[in-house]
Amino acid sequence: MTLIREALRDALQDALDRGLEAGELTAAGGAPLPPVSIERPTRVEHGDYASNLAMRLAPVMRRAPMQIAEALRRNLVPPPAVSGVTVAAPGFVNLRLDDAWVAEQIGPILAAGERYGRGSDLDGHHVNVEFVSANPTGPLTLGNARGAFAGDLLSRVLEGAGAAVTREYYFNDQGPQVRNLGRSVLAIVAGEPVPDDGYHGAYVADLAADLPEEVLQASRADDADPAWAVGVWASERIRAAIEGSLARLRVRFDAWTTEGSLHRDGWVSGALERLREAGHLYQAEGATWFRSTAFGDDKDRVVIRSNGQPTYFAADIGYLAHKFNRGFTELIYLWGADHHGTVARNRAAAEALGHEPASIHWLLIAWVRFVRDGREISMSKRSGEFVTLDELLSEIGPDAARWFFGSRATSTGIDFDIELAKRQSSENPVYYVQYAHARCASILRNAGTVRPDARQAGELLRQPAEQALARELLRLPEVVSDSAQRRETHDIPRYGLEVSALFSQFYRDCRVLTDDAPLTAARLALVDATRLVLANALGLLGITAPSSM
RNA sequence: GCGCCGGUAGCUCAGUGGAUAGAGCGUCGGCCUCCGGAGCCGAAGGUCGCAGGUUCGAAUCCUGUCCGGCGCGCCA
Repeated sequence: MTLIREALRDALQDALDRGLEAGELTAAGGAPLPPVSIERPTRVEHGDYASNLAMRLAPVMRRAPMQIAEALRRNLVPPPAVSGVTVAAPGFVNLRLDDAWVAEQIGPILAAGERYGRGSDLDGHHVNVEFVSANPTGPLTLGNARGAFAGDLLSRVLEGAGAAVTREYYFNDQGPQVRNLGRSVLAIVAGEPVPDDGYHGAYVADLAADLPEEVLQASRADDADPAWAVGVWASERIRAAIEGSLARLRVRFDAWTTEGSLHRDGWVSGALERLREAGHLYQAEGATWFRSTAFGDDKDRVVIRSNGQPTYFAADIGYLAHKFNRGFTELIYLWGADHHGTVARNRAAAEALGHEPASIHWLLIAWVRFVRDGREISMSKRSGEFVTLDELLSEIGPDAARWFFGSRATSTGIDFDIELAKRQSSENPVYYVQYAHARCASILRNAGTVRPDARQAGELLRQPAEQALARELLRLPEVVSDSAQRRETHDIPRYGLEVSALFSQFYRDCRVLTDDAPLTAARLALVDATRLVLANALGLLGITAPSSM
């Protein structure tokens, strides 16, 4: 199924071309023409789609928008799906879909099945989406929740638009954090207090209790670095626990990459060598610097410290090379908003390495302020006061949590009151959508041997509620396409609510199971298509679509 | 000081230069003899932080300003 919206756009473009060719429309001085845009009117009486093309053309053509709109309408050859083309002040061209055509789309929707809503905008794209990437020095906290959901939802939507997606988790296994973790565990083993700058959560004591004797021995045998072996063991244990927590969120990763591997496998040194050969590195004050200011950064950045050790940023550069070498056509990073200051240097490095800037996106996930009873909760792992993701899930469940985070744009800071979320979890709008799905399933069950049949839908489904619902079902592919393009997924919950509301109205106004066999079969087809659209929309959010609840 | 992100209904948030700015939750008032009442119908509720500007048209773009968050390391 091609998107009707695109067909209408093409038809309007043709109308414009035809008007120009006939001399009915002329651009003053050959000025460039604006692109044809199609939008959805806010009011139903304005039709199903509208274009502001005439108003955009008015300054270029130096004519009244209404005259241009009339000329467009005269030259428009509307597709069969369109039943009405009207012009409205101050110059809109409004398009109305044909009722029979709308209802006739139920058949193709059902035929597409699980594929309905999926698009081809990103066919052939291989996207790497890196998210969470929390260091394994403690359990995932509420602070990690938003990024985890946002990355997974974005991945699902990109896949819905045709892309192949690799979900990637990057973590640091090199730095002092691992050693610090080891020291904290060792302190508890020795019955001593954990150092002030160590890790204080209850999980550290659990690790100490589980520490195998051989790890402890190996650690004691290493006089130079006694905390290292314990730290490595502990961080691996935590990493496995993180994977388990993510699985409970229904977030799975395809690749886990460590900073250490980037160094060991030569990606960091190789990328730096490429920058050096291209003349982007220089020595100063004993260190090696990358001239990132040549690519728009505020200041140049050190890549090799004066002590010979590469910086964290150097690993970022190696990682860029590593990812592109793996054949990805696009990289997406989901970073906490507190990392926005590092975007410019990474973009500079990508450009210096010769990569197309448009092939990389950094999405900054805005802060979540977690509140309990009006008091903000600290999310610092070292304080030990944080709430873990597992605790959140045990209170409100993955469906409600996914809905909450999936309903908000990633750039918007949000307040999350845990007590409020628990109280509201039973009234979470996600259940409204799931309920509508379950009701559809129930009706289909009650139909017994009567099967959905969309073949006469065009003639039989002409009630306002039937038409409104069927029209909304047609929008799913547009919602998926727009979400993928914007790299924001919060339109999907909104769409799910709208479909559910229209279904409830249909359910109120139109009895499905009646003695009228053809009408029953046609309405069952509409119910089945609604169930399918809700299931597919919920699937894009990673939320279950129950047949009963 | 400079930079980034926010400020829209009581609360939490949508709103891609277009037509009378929306949703969920909350509040108030109605609706259960019928396919699932986790529902339906209605109502109240807005100086879109503020001030200028661009535009036929601004919540949206530009400038300034106020408030909140974050960032400005040879840390990660």
